[in-house]
Amino acid sequence: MQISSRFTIALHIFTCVDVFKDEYKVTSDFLAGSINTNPVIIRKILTQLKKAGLVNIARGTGGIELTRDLSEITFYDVYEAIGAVENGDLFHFHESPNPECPVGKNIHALLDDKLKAIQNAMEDELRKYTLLDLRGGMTELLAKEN
Amino acid sequence: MQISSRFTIALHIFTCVDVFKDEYKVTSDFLAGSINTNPVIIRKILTQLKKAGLVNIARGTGGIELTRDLSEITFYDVYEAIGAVENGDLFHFHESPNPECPVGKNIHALLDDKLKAIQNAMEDELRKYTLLDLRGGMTELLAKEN
DNA sequence: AATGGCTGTAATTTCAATGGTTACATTAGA
DNA sequence: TCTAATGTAACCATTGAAATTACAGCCATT
Repeated sequence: MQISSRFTIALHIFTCVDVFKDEYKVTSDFLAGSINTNPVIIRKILTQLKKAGLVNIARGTGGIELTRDLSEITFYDVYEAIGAVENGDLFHFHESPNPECPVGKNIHALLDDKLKAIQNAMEDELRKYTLLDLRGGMTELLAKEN
Repeated sequence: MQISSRFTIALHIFTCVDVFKDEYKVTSDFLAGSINTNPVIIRKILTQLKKAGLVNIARGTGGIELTRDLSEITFYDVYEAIGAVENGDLFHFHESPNPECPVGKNIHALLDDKLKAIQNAMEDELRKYTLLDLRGGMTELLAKEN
């Protein structure tokens, strides 16, 4: 399985907002064009980002603005806003191991902390990257083109 | 999304084999009983573990044996054997960003290395745990029960 | 060499999640 | 009021996970 593309789409959205905000009106249609998907998909993701308090969205007139500085929004914030992982658990544990089996009874106690540690390693890395890194990286790439 | 329960099932299988190998004949039916699933699910997973070279399986008579020492099989080996992640990519990237958009054209170059780093952080942690840790942990838990 | 118990695997079903799409009500600025 | 947005419900197609049935193939034991 894979983490939903909603995550990379959200990062794409933030990058577009940053790059184009002075030049264009960045609407869900505009974003759908860059990302090559349906505007409704974009709106659903934006709704999630809004609920997580990462952006404000102007109804009627359109327009997206961040609620914090670029450096204050990490990949982890986006990952969480998007609900990238069900129930907050990266690993799907088999539902009902047999409690009458010595191993079945104890398998959760055996594995849970290890699985958490593995997930934490990933999420800690997610916290290392911010939207400011995206601006920096994109500015560099665009400069290289010319 | 979540990583398939085939991963935790595989770890459960290894633990059972280790705990019960002298006491019972550990067949796919036996394992299905402890894990509380269908024997065919177990066999499919065992087939994957065999293809990855982690176990040998005796046809006809039944029986599972590891090809290496417990300390030489890591969680990562199991994760990989199971094909826990499609194409080896943890993150599903949106398929076709618009190449005519400056952001769309460069979004992969911008994100790919960061996504890889995040996935690597998780996989490196996976490599830290071995089946020997499972034996140790389970022995401890079983001792506590008495 | 026949049998019984096990593995290997194909085929099918159910279920849930993703991603896409249409349609329309709601909003707010011009 | 008109226009261009967003918000959201409803629906569909596709995919993958997990479960299940069925049966062929294998092999130690008798």
